[in-house]
Amino acid sequence: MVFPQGRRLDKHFYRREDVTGIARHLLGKFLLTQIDGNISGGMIVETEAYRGPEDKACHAWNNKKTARTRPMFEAGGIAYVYLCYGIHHLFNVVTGPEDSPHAVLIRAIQPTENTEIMMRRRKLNRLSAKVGAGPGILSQALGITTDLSGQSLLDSDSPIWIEDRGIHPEERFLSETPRIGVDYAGEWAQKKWRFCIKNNPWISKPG
DNA sequence: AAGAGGATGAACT
DNA sequence: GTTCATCCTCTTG
Repeated sequence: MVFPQGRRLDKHFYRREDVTGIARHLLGKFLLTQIDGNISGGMIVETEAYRGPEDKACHAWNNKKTARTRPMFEAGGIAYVYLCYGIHHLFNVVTGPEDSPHAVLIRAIQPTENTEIMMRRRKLNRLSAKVGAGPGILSQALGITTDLSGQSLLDSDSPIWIEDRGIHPEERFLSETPRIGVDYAGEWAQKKWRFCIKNNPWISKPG
């Protein structure tokens, strides 16, 4: 399948307050990186919304501002990347206006662009869901590390960005389930803020 | 200065 | 289903 070159999402997309809406609308968009001249990436098929100070599962819960979480408090349209379990680099899109620390975790992509280089980064010799189904492994496939935390997704020379290529999945093809790995967050763990393209084989877990 | 815990993934059985 | 690799960040003292 060949997709036309898309339109890079602009600040108006990211800076709305409605982080769950943004998380939905990111499904079907294309996450791309350009590293050493090589563009690679794929279609976003799974996301999670994290809603600012009131959401106990969010790193910015209670307006906790530290060196790590600082990018979340900036205006939307930048990356928030952090290290999880000492191993995994997890990529989030910061959304909302300045001082409204919402973010969307990208949990899975369907690889489309330069799949060979992503397979190489993942040390795989066949194209499969092991390339991009999971927040840690998609970062590895795309070459995303914490060095990119705070990086703008908007600048025309940015090494990481998200494109609209004209794919807009209908509501009835989307599923809403609880977020993964946030059991500690009490009632907030039950919010159905994980969004997937239904029955998509490239997502990290059924749902 | 030290210790606990974490928005995971892989390799097992 | 289980275990565990691995290390940064934050809190406490």
